[in-house]
Order: sequence, then structure tokens, then C-alpha cells
Amino acid sequence: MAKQNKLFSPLKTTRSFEQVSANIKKLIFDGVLKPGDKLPPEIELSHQFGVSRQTIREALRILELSGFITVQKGGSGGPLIQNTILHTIHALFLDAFQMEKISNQELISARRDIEKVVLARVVEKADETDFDRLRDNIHRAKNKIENNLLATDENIQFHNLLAEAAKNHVYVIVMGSIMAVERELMSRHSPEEDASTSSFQYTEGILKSRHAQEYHEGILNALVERDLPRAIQLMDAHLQEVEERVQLFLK
Amino acid sequence: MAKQNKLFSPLKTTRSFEQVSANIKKLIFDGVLKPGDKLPPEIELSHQFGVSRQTIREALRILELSGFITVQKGGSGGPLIQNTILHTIHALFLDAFQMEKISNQELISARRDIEKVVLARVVEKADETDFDRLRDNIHRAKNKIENNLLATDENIQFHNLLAEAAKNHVYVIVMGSIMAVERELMSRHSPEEDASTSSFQYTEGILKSRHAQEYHEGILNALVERDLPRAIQLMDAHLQEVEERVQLFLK
DNA sequence: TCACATTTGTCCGTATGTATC
DNA sequence: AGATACATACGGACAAATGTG
Repeated sequence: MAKQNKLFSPLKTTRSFEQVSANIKKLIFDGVLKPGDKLPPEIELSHQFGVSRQTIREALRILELSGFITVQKGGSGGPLIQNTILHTIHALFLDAFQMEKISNQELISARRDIEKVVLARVVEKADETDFDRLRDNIHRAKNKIENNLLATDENIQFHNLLAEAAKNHVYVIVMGSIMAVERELMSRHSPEEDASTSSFQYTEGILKSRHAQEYHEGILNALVERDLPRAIQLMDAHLQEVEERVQLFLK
Repeated sequence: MAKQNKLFSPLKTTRSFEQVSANIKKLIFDGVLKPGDKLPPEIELSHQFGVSRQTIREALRILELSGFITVQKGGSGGPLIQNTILHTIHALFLDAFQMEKISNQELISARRDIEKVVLARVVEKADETDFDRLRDNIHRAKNKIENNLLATDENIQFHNLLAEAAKNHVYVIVMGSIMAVERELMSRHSPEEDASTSSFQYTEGILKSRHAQEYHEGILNALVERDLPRAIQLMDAHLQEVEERVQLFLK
């Protein structure tokens, strides 16, 4: 038992398209190919690698889904080196959530913990540029709310900006993944301001948006003053409210 | 600017293979297809969806890389519904690390924070079953070391077991991702016990294994006694040593 | 042990849609 | 607007691997 402790999947037979994708991946890792560079078209690639176009296409699918390239149709199109790996991870995390590998309770609980850790790092490392970004975020949220619009995107983005201000890509990835799930949960239960949404529900949503935005403002002020305990206290209260809102969705 | 705040990629034109993969994915989400179920062979799928086999294959590549299916060749083979999404996320996190989106400093720093949070949850939620697993892990590590073998796998696994004992899949994913990177770093600089490894280096490695194992033992004892401060203190010292070892690798 | 059926892996050729110049 | 370049998609074919009788 426990023979899979070596690596992820060395047992797979090496298929041609896997070799091709691994090959191109290595060129990207080694810096030979950089974001912005264009890969040769499929036919050219098939000639250079000495495989068929179908094999090339399957290799491109892998690279595309792994977040290494994008593909554009039409003249002067083709495979383009582009780093979209963060999007890919977020999407996969969302998949894991939807596969019920993660419960709502788990998510909110972990989020509480992680947000606190992030706040601590922000107090330690954030500079004026970070604070300016957060201020701008709050400003845009305020504008939307005053115009009777939901500020869901901005309110989610606030937490991602916090993770960035913590100056650690791990937190950016983790927080981004968590917030991707939150965004999905929101969009499920308040799908735009369309006709099906009742006026009451919508006003309710605006109110929640405002509450969140006000908490964000308080948190930012505490962070600027490097007052970690207050920031944490406000974040706790904020997440408490968010949690109650999500619970309402799910019942 | 900032037009991508809606979703990940709504701008993509819907390609056939994407519709196919999305279709199958939905069946899995909805529970119509469950792990263990077999999908029809490619030709059958191409008939049912009314597309070519090439299109089906590209859809299967997506599902495979997303962690929803595995594919086996030969008689009574074919696409099999299987949840390997955790492996997929770990692999992607490793990619992100290798793309230099994450520095070693960032990784170890985030790991310090997260391990502490995990310890707190373990003290709160772990039961005897979890402790038994951890004890078994330490036992196996000890055995290996006494037989003059590296216990790298076991020592990495210890931290994953901690995350599981915290009873939160988010931590399992995050810790698993972090440890996947650690494993990669290790394997890069102590590739098996082959001839190229000098006797001195190897003995050195065994010593490190033993140190780690001893720390793990101490941490487990503290956890069993629900002594969080001591567990954290030992974890800090342990990670300090690990960090220094990694620094040696990278210089 | 050995043939056989099944299914993926890979190839080629061709046609179509689409974006760019 | 037309020509070009490219991805997308189709169909048919053979090779290779794998389980089954």
C-alpha cells in the first residue's frame, strides 16, 4: 500500500501530446518562451515536432487549460504565451467546492482564519500604494451604491486587494480562490438587476453592499493606523454578517 | 481598463469541445455521473453528441486535466469518472511556483502562518483517529530512519495529516499544495539514494530526516495534550530548521 | 498460453468559419 | 471588399495497448 507517495502520476503512459505539452511547458519555465511570444501555428508545430495536428491540438488544449497559453482564431492568430494560471487555479478551486469537497462552513471558517493572517501581514508590509488601491476600491463601491447599484464586484475585490497588500502571492492565490467561490454564491442568488429580482430583494442587496463597504472603510482606516486588533475586530464582525447572508441563501 | 471584473472568461467563443466538456461536467456536478461510472467510448460519445471523435477527444483532455476523469486504453477501458481534482490543484500550484509567481520566502512565510492556524484548529477538533494516523506516520518515519533510509515522504505527509486533522478541506488543499512544492524542492536536491549522492550528503539527509521526525513527535505530544502554545513553539523551531535547509539548497 | 475484441492513440486529408491585412 | 492565415471541425484509417475468453 501507499505506493503513490513518489509523485502525482508517474504511472501514466507517456502519450505524444503529453510530451509535446511538457516540452513547450519547459521552454516557458526556462524563459525561452515568454508571455507575449507567439507560438507557431498548429501545422508548423506539427512539422517541427513530427506529429499530427490532432496531437498538437490536444497538447494545446492542455497548455490552455493549465494557464500557459491562450489561442486566437483568424489571421495572424494562433497560440499565444500568456500566464492565466491564477484564473485556472480559481476555477479549479471552484470546481472542488462544487464537487462538495468543501462545505460552506469549512470555507467561511478557513476564510476567517486566513483573513486575520492576511491583516497581520498587511499591517506589517503594506505601503501607501496599497492603501491608495484600497481607497480607490472603496471610492468606486461608494459611487455605485449612491447610484443605487450593487457593489458586489468591488466588495469582493477589496479582499483580493488586501491579499495583495500582504505582499505574498500565496495569499493572493488562496484568497482569490476563496473569493471566486463567494462570487459564484452571490451570482447564484442575485443574478444581476434583472426583472426577476423583486424590488425588495434588490434594495436589500444594496443595503448589504453598503454595510460591507462601510466595514471595508473601517478596516482600511484601522490598517492605515496600523491598528491590527481593531482591524481584526471589524473583519470578524464583517464576516459574521457575510456568513449570515450566505446562510440565508442556502436554506 | 478593468473590464474583466465580471467573470473569468466570458469573452471566449464557445467551441464545440468546450460545450461537450461543460455538458459532461454538469452531469457530474448534478450527480447523474458519479465516480466509478464509466463513460461511453469515444466513438459512442461522438455519435451521441453529434460531433467528431476529434472534438470528443479534446473535451476528454479538458475533463482529464481538470481532474474529473481518467482514461484507460484497451479492452473494457475508456473514460472513467474519477475525482483527481486535488492532484490537479497541487500540480497547478507547483506550476505557479515554478513560473516564479511565488518566491521561496513567500512560500515559507505563508506556510509558517498557515501551519499555526492549522495547529489551532487541530487542538480544537482532532480526535483519536487523527492522532492515531499521526502516530502511525511517525512510527513509519522512525522505522525508515533506523534502517538508514530517508523519511522525506513521511515527513511531508505529516503536515498533510495535520491539515486533515483540522477538519477543513480548505487547509487540506492549501497545505497539500504547499507540501507539493516542498516535495519538489527536496527531490531536486536529493534525488533518491543513487550513486551520485555522496555518502556525506546522504548521512546529512538522514540526520535532517531524524530532526524533522523528532520535532513531529514533540508537536504530536503537545497536540494530544491540547497544549497549543507548545505545539506552535515547536512548529516554529521546526520550520526554522526546514527554512535553513532550503536556503542551503538554493544558494 | 494465445488469439480476439475493444478502445485509445495517432495519422492523413479535407472543408469551413473567422479574424486580420 | 477581397485575399490570406489560422483555428475549428469532420471522416476515415491504421497502430498499439489491454482485458477477456
